[in-house]
Amino acid sequence: MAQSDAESGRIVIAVDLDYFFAQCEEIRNPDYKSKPIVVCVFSGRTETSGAVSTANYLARELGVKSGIPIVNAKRLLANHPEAIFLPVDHQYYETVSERVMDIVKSSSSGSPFEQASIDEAYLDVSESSNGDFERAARIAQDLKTELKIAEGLSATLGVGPNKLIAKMATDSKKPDGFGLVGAEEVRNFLKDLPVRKLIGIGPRIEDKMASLGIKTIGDLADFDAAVLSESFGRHLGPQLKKLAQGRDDDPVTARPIEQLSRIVTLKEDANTYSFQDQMIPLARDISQRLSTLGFKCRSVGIIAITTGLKTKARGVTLESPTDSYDEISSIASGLFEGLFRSGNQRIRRAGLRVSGFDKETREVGWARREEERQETLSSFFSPAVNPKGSA
DNA sequence: AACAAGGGTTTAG
DNA sequence: TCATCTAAACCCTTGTT
Repeated sequence: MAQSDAESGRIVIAVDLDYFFAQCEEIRNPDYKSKPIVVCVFSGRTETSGAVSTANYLARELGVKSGIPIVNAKRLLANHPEAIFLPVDHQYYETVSERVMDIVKSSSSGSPFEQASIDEAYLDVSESSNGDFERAARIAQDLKTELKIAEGLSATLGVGPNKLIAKMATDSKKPDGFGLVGAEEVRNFLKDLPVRKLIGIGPRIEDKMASLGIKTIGDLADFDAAVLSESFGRHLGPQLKKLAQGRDDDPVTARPIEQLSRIVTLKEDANTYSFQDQMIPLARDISQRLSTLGFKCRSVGIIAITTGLKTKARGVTLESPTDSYDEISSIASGLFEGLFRSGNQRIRRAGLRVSGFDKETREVGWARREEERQETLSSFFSPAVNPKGSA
């Protein structure tokens, strides 16, 4: 890249609501604040089947964390009869999130804003802070206070020269914290952290890194680029090294939605498409979301998780984009039939996915780009350019 | 050569 | 043993232009 973070001098604020779903439950019922709260996704197979979505810090201190089986969480809290297990109420969290995001947006009006998830957002305050980290810190602190006053929610805010560092600054100060890492401090901030703390490195990559002798982010920042490309791919290898150096030019900007999906755990494992009825609400929901967004999709796919928890996917690209429930349903049913015909599959979870969105308003532009692409290609292969052809 | 499409993996929250 | 749901980025392979 032509410009480094230091040269471009950005200042980014990361906003991360603390234990969001569980905190939403606490503000709805303040009695919960003194108890371990576990927000669960019940799959409906048995009384306790499913996983923990989020837990408050009282529960976390007792070992309950995101992703663990609900049964295990119950075991961990067996000696805590005051513990509360609640089903996720996505609707409610969404309404709280909308109000929060409005506050975040207006906290530095005019600044580029990006909602990164239901409970995370970024602000690029380079302009509004006049390039001054002190002023940025004040904007962030004021916002933190306002979220507390207006919504009763605690959040952790981070200030940094880019999204990566701002985000990692919050990670180091959770919950109810504030972190600031200036451009000159980035190297020291990162260098001794375990490589697993770098955003984008999960357990798999951590293992591979360990086998290369990479333990800290500093190790990764100095590691041989060619070996990294070889081990992690031509895109990911260089990307990870760059992130380890604290360099991130990803802009703070609204992201277009690229795909929509819904998946459910089946009432019983299936080896035929006998669960059609369970796909109806999913197709209805997806079709409805498409039309709400004004989107039509060019790709329709199915996702299946086998009893061995392997993912299987099948999909097709359509001649003309659709948002129709009937069309999505019938394509999905054909894909499921094909999946079961292709081999003996025992499926635990099944779902639908759509992608390849063309907003109607963008269809003309897309068609024109498509034409241009074809012209470019045909000229590439034309006799004048093709050495063999011109011979 | 560049890109699209299909299917799988990894990560995150 | 038990293992949710949504979405993005990336990987690899194969086919098309």
